[in-house]
Amino acid sequence: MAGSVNKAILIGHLGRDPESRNSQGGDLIVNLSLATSESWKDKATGERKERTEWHRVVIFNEALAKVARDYLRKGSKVYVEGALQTRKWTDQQGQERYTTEVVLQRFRGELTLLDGKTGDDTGRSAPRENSAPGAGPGGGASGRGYDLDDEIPF
Amino acid sequence: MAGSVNKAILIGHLGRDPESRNSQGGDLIVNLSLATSESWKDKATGERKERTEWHRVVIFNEALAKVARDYLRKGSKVYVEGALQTRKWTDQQGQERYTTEVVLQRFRGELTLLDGKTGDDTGRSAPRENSAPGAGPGGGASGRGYDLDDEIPF
Amino acid sequence: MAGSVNKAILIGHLGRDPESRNSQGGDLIVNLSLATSESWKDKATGERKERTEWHRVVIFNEALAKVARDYLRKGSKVYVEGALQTRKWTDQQGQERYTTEVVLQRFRGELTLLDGKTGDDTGRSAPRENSAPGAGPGGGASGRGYDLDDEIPF
Amino acid sequence: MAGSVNKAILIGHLGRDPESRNSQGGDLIVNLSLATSESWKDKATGERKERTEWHRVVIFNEALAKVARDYLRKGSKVYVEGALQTRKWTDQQGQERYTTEVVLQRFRGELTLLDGKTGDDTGRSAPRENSAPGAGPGGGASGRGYDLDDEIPF
DNA sequence: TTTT
DNA sequence: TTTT
Repeated sequence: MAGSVNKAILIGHLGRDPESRNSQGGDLIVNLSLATSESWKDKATGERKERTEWHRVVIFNEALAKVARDYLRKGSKVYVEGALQTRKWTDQQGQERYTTEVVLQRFRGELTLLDGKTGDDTGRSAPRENSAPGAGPGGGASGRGYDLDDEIPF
Repeated sequence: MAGSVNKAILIGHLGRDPESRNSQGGDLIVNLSLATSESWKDKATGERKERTEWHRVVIFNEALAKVARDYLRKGSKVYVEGALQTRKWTDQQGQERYTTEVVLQRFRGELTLLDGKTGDDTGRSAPRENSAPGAGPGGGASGRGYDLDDEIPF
Repeated sequence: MAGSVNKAILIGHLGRDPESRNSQGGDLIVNLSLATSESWKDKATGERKERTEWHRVVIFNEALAKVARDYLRKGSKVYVEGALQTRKWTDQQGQERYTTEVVLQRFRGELTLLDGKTGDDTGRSAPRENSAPGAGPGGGASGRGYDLDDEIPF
Repeated sequence: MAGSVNKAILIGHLGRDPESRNSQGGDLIVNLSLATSESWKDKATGERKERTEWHRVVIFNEALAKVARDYLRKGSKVYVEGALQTRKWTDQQGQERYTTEVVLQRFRGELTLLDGKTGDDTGRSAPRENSAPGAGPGGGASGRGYDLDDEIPF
């Protein structure tokens, strides 16, 4: 038995372009840096205040990783649903460190684009089309190796 | 503008009794250590595997902090809803560290007890009744300083 | 004890302008008609299909009702969080009917505007400024009777 | 593009045993009747009040439908996550009616048992073991046609 | 450190 | 590092 639920639901903007890499097994993994912010008026001073929270999002879900890589960029507004996971690592001083991430595992999680600001736009970020390693002149839609109609959930 | 959402939804068990303290302003703050777990069968080896994730929960919401202090204990099963917040601190070596917590701010968040295992039970943990600092022999319900009917959401 | 959770989370677009009314006690109540849609490719025919779901949202939460009345209009994209509630009513034939709504009760629920398409825009819908019943020529911001800085969460 | 989210999250108790049937295509479909309740103290009268809300849950997700059929019964406490869907039907007077349900589609939704009150217990409800239509003396675990270790997520 |  |  587990009877557990572990779910994070975020809506925010990407602070930079998605970062893609491949696992040792060759699977695509995409990292997002996502900002959420809340603002309020300080009761004491009357000042308007804002707090921005930064979230690390890691996408192992294959279909959603492709969407993120190809259609998101710096500034994109997204809905993300995943699980909280705290990862232990060792820093350069040999000290144990912990990092908490929102993880979209295989066949799990959700990712939905909430604005039209995608990697296909002419924008301040490089287009996502050629961002896949090894995508040469013969690239493009058919070079992706998958059918857009199947893969894009938005 | 914000247009942001920052929400964590957890169902799990407390790994130890809630820890209560007071802010400099005298407000009650309660910390929970909450475990969620998922299990699956390894495709390759056929082994049953389990991964437990530990979450730090911090309750600033006054009514919910009292509920947590008085009615939860080690082993309690709870539903928790809060916001993700990453806090920076400095360790003893003077190094910057980060800790991510699920925070229930004033008037925000939710906490619901999902089993009957509360601090009022005769259990392996000390009853919650006397856990408030300074609660002497004359303590008990009326010593709480609040009306149970008003405060307990479950 | 209850140990219950009843929560609906929706992101979609308004099918028409918000509808405002007042309760017998004078409280503002706002109704939204919200569409969510999902699309997929039919495995058999290869056709692209889409299903739109319409949700009735009822806002009793005072601050959020004002936001909805003043800042949303037909086409606005919103995040809504409320509770499911099924209401019984009697139709003109004297038959019992049931309607399920997503309800934001007093001090409960969430509403976040996800695009810039508000009632202040020059758009196809009438501006929200003067939509409050009885708002005359002397209306406007100060006529609202509340401080925008306090009330608007986005 | 859709950019939609349609999600209901419920924790409550079953009002009766799950009801199983098969689609024309032979797929298992399970219906649950789920109660959530909230209680509060009436400010005016001081009375304690409670409101129970009943939800119709329909499970098309194959693995979760089997879990529901075999492990849930009247009184079981469950976490359910699905999408809101309103279905039109015609009553015996030929009148159009609408019913809103929480639907767990194929490969979608979540279902988690939150207590130990399952169909395997000796309880007031008939055990789920033999509830599948046509399950004869040769039934039981192996007769289920699936591996418990694979199917049961809790 | 929980739970099954 | 985002967004308003």
